[in-house]
Amino acid sequence: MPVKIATWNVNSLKVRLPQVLDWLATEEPDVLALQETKLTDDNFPELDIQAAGYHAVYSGQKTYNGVAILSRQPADAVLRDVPDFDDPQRRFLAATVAGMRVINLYVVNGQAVDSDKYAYKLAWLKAVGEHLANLCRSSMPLVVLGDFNIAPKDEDVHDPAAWRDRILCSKAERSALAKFTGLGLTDTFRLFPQAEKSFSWWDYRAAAFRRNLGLRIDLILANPSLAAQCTACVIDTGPRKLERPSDHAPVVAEFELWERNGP
DNA sequence: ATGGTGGCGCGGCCA
Repeated sequence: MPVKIATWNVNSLKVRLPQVLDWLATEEPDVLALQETKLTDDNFPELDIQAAGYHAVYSGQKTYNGVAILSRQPADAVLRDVPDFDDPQRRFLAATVAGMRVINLYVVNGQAVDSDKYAYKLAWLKAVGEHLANLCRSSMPLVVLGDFNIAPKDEDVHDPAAWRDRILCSKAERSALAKFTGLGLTDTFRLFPQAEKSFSWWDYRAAAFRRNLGLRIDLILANPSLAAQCTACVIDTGPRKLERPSDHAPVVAEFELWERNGP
């Protein structure tokens, strides 16, 4: 039976809640990882999410950041902090859903390569990578998804020359992401033929979406046991076309899960 | 054009 796992940076769940509820009703994902909810936990719209038929776990803060995992099946073993990394910013949320470990990341943006925020980004990625290295010792199905704020390769950038060595594209950021994939975590989008200039984020400014001046920075990574069962990964640009959209589009991966004994 | 737009929250930060 197919399983749909999705990620969406909503840039304020308060503003985007109607779009999220519509999207859940239409797409019926089994898991939806949200980033930039920008809500404290006491303001999380739990009742609306429950009414839509989803469980929710979340780790929020005011104004910035905030992550959540919505799921058809209940989530347990919830982890809200990057292990061994002191971080007041709510960017990490892990939970187990129906036997699958789900790691939802809102990776630090980094602002500029010479900034303190960039150093924080690299330190954050290193700490997350160490946690993933531990998880990858297990054969349990593992999906690592979210807003990575890194375009993996030049093919994920509308104008690679203009973006070279800038944040989201710098060598150190791509190297940090390569450490994730080096653990055996596969970028599921690239398991399949895709249109050229496929992006998941477009700046609000300069009519970037209309001109398709974007980057692919929202990713769904899967460990070997799960990647072997991946049947599709697509970017849904539909919500980006709506009135008052997020600057990110949802990304959806499908898996044809077979029984533990094999296909 | 070193800008542009959007969210939060009401001045300025962040993306």
